[in-house]
Amino acid sequence: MKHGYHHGNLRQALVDAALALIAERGPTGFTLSEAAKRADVTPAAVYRHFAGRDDLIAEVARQGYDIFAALMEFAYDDGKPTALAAFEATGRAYLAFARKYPGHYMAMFESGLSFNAHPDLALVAGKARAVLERAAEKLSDQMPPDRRPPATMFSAHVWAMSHGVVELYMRGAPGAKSPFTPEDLLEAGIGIYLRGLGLLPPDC
Amino acid sequence: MKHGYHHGNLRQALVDAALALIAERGPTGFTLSEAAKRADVTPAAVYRHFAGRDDLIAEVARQGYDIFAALMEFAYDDGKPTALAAFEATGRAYLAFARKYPGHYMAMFESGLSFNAHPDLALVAGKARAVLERAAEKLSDQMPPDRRPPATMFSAHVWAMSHGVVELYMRGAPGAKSPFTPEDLLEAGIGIYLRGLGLLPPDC
DNA sequence: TGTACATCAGTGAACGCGCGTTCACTGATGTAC
DNA sequence: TGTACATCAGTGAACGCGCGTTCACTGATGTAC
Repeated sequence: MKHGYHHGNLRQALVDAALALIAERGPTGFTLSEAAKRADVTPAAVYRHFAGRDDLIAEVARQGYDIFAALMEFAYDDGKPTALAAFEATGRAYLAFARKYPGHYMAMFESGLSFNAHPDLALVAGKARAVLERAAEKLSDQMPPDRRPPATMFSAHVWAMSHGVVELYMRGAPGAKSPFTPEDLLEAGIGIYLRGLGLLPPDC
Repeated sequence: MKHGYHHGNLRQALVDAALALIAERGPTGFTLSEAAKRADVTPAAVYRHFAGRDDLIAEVARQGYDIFAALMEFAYDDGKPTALAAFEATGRAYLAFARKYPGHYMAMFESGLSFNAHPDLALVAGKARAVLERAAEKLSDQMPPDRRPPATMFSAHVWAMSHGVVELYMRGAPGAKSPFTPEDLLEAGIGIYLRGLGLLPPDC
């Protein structure tokens, strides 16, 4: 296992260490030095693989967006079996991602790193967003064209509610304790919302 | 203006400096030393008024919850003119608060400070939450009792969507650019949601 | 297979910095007489 | 009104710490002959 002097795959080991640290302490509590320590390596060694602290966080976020986009794509499954069911599946997938990959999630949405400074990040993030908007678009086709809201808008609504549920109810968050699991909360919320769009029967 | 050796109201001046700093750099980018510098005072002077860094942030959050609760109370206006209109007003007030008091908002929801360590904070936060839940409860009375969701649940839905809109669309946030203002986005989202609950006519 | 050598991943010491916190102090303020 | 004194808000120097980053180096690895 020990490769001795050379590590073998230090780059990914550093990313993994960063992930664990970010999940534990948040993106700003993360330090390059401690990530290095966890990978059994001198802080200076990090600079063989990354331009610096920010670059390491950015790589974590980049990998996060990759996983996120893939997960969403998989959950959406090209709109099968129905546009509606597929849309709801992306909602569940969002929460599942936040739960399973907290380090990635925080690096992506809570690290405050600039998309201007990391154009590659903007690219892969856009790809992820595109999946959600495609799902919304397809669902939007089922509504009477005269009164349906723009697909980007209700994609934004669902994303906002999902993110809000993660931040307020999935973390041990301030003052927003709730007797419901985040999963139930989001599922019910999206259900009510879709009913409001006339995509679900008014009873059920 | 200059009181010379004695400051006059250093305690609040420190809170104000902290507010500005937190709004600029986030709660974790905030430092006690710089807050002191902005109040034209030695870092050591802070300890005459606060137990330390955390205590200062907690005070900022506490004042935030006070303002927040008052604003919500005012917007709700005891359910006038109608339970529905009052409920929608609290949604708008939420966003207005986040926009007008970004430092408070971040200290409250993004600083990650523990409610166990600051029981007084939990108290005042609970008071704020209670306003929203009361509004939801009153609205809930208008629904057929057999199929209405618990009031705490749809209060949570609206809170989650509001928070999500703030985090994703009101800050310069990652990958979630949108052609709509946060205000329009939230207003439309809550509207659709309430329609889903049968509280608004299906057209309009 | 064995030797010489280039590559380059990781070392270890050092740097300057700003942080939160402590401490003995000082001097402005306000009160008692 | 004037003087003596207690209070206590703020000073300034110092602390130990961990941070991100740099640098000359070393020694393991892999290739050429």
